[in-house]
Amino acid sequence: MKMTTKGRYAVTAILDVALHDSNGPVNLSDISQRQDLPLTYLEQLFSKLKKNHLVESARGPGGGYRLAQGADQITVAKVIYSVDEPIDVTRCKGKQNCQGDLRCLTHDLWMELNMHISGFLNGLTLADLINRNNVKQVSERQDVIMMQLQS
Amino acid sequence: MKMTTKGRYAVTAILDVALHDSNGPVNLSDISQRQDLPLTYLEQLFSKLKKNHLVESARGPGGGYRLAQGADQITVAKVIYSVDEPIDVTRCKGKQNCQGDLRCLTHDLWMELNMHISGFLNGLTLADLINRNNVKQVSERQDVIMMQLQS
DNA sequence: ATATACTTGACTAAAAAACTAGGTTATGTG
DNA sequence: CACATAACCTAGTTTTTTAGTCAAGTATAT
Repeated sequence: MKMTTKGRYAVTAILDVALHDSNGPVNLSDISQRQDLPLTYLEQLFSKLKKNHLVESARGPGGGYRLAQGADQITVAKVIYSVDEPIDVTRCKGKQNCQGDLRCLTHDLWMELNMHISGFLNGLTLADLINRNNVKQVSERQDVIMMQLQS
Repeated sequence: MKMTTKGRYAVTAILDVALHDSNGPVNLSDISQRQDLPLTYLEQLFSKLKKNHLVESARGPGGGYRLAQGADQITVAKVIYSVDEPIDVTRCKGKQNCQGDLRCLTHDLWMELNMHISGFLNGLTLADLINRNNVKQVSERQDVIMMQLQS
């Protein structure tokens, strides 16, 4: 399956935007510091997130990114799909040509697993995550550390 | 996530054993032909399946592998776990040290996804698969082709 | 003007996955 | 007993993917 650091980073980063964009656009350096992710890598990821209309950007001083849709409209699945190849556990990418030009013995099993995972990730939005206690706690911790670094 | 060809091959191959071991041990060359998987790679996989007591082996002519437990006792999860590292979608392997020595913002999300996938795969046995129509159909097709090749 | 910050695309090092090679050992059969 | 068969074992090698860097831009607020 396609479930890599890239997708994880993207979800973490866009969640960071969702948590902070009430004070205007969030810039990548801040995200990089807060979430401990490489800045240049984030640039790549946000380029894709923007192409997929999940974030919008503002250039220049005070610029950065904000959500292009409501946090309750952006699902975790969309974010992962934006930066990674579609999540897929089959050998044939769903084309049913896993054995010669026919379905292999376990084709349907992997398809089912795909659906299962997608179902879970489709049902989960950034708004859901923001409301979770564990996310709130970690986010507050990170904000405190940022304040200390800047003073 | 750790969901690779290796795990897929292993499930396909052991399912092949489950489907055919009523006529005595199933040898790897046959599996290799029927499922179109590299023989030497299968050897590696079955070595692990045996270590994990999912199959037992018989050497010499007429030898091969058969299930070491009932098909209703062997879950897809067990098979995958046997040949691959544990399925895990977190950055920290569940150790909560994804950011410095603390939990990252999305730690709990990935843990939850882990549970979800494991739950699905734990609830599915080889016996379940054998009873599926799509598996029966593909298996019959494969058997016919094997007969043709041998004649 | 100038500093800030986004944009783009090519490039690379490192790790993991997939697969191969070449043997050794056990065992049923004639 | 010889010999064919098939499991077993240990190292490789090759390929692919991933994660991340670098460099050279462009746009914009102040």
